[in-house]
Amino acid sequence: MKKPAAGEAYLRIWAVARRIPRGRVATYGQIAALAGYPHAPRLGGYAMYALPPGSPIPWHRVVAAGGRLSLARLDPENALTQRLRLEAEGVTFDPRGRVRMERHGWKRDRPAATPRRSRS
DNA sequence: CCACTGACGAGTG
DNA sequence: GCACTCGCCAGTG
Repeated sequence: MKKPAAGEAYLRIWAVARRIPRGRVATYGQIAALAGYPHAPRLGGYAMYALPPGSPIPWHRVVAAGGRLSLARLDPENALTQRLRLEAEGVTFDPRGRVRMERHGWKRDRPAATPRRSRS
């Protein structure tokens, strides 16, 4: 088999997203990092955007940092589906509509403040 | 090959 | 808390 020219990065990220336990959520940066791209959180979102219809990937378990549903910005209707699915799995939300990562975070290890380059 | 894009993340103002 | 900027990197035209 030829190696899939397009989406090698996607496949890795999708594979990770698929491993998210039911009832828990992971962030885009999280799945990207687990897929081998610790410094490419955008790939997480990009990969989700490129998800083919009917894929077995539980994309609804992937949220933005802080448990926010960034999808709402693009497809509010689809975002509602995401929320309903999560609630159906027992995920709770804050009054503001954010997932309680303290309770449902897949791996809540927070790599203490990304050591970013000084911009000063 | 070059330019632009983007379901992000974190910092600064 | 909101708006803007930079970084990071694969995919697409």
